[in-house]
Amino acid sequence: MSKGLKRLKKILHNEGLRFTSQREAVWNEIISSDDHREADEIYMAIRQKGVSVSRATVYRTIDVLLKNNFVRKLDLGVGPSKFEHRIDSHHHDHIICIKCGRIDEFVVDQIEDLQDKVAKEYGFKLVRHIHQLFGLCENCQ
Amino acid sequence: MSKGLKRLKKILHNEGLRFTSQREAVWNEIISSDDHREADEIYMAIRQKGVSVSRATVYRTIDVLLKNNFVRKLDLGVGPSKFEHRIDSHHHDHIICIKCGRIDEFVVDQIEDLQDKVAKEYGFKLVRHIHQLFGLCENCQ
DNA sequence: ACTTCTTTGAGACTCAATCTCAATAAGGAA
DNA sequence: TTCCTTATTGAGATTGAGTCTCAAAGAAGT
Repeated sequence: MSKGLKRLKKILHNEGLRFTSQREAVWNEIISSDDHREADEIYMAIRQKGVSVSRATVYRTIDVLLKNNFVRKLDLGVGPSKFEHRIDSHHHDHIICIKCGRIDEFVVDQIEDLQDKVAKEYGFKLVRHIHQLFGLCENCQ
Repeated sequence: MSKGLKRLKKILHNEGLRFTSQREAVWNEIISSDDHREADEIYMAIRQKGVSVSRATVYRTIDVLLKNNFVRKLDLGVGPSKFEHRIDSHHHDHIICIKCGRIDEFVVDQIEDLQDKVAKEYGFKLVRHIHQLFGLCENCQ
């Protein structure tokens, strides 16, 4: 059994959930690509491979993975949310081309530090953040 | 006629749009408060005052104001979008309490600069950005 | 194999937001 | 003021992402 699969079983076990072929399929599909994909794209990709899963199950499984920090949700404010796995991936934010949809990732430690400072200033205990830069990529200007 | 109303007429004229009592009512309602409110709250507030407007018109008018930068849209990723006017208001981002919904505003020039730097690095022409910090405010910890 | 309790799937449902289109009204022309 | 053209409005239908329902299927402990 692959290392990834063991991880999935561990998550499910920790949550008192059952290991099913559908959850396995969703998991496999999500970790098979580094793209930022919509739930429906993931759903279609699984079906393409001949595995039978319902949309509801795809959403439900993504929720489980989200809760356990194995998936990150990307809400671009327009259209459906996108998802990316977080296996072997450090924290990053996104810079998005509003014309072609290209999504790049960036990290600036200094910004992270400044965020913490802001939170402290306002008396907030920081849980998460969204930082998205929208613009035109070099090919779309 | 108030200064604000002149501004609205000017926007509408520039866009080749007509000045209507409904648009005036939406405008007045939006500039009457510094809160972050949903379209439906604005709609209800207008009706409360005895003015007859439809939801569709509220949304449509907000779109016009958005396009002309007199309103800012705030998408919190859950629930309906919120709106705030931008009269006499400089740029700011938001720090949101995930328990009570409190929304505070912050500005850090240094973060703005770093964003520009990131955009440049990736070859993007920056158009706008979303920067939202989510956490627990002092009252909710 | 039995039993219990979770999961699944098809389709109904939710809800914010947008669209439709006939009726209304703005605003320029004269 | 009245006319005329064209934009706007509103009620309700529609869209679309995401969630919910509940009977049938299936996981996993005994």
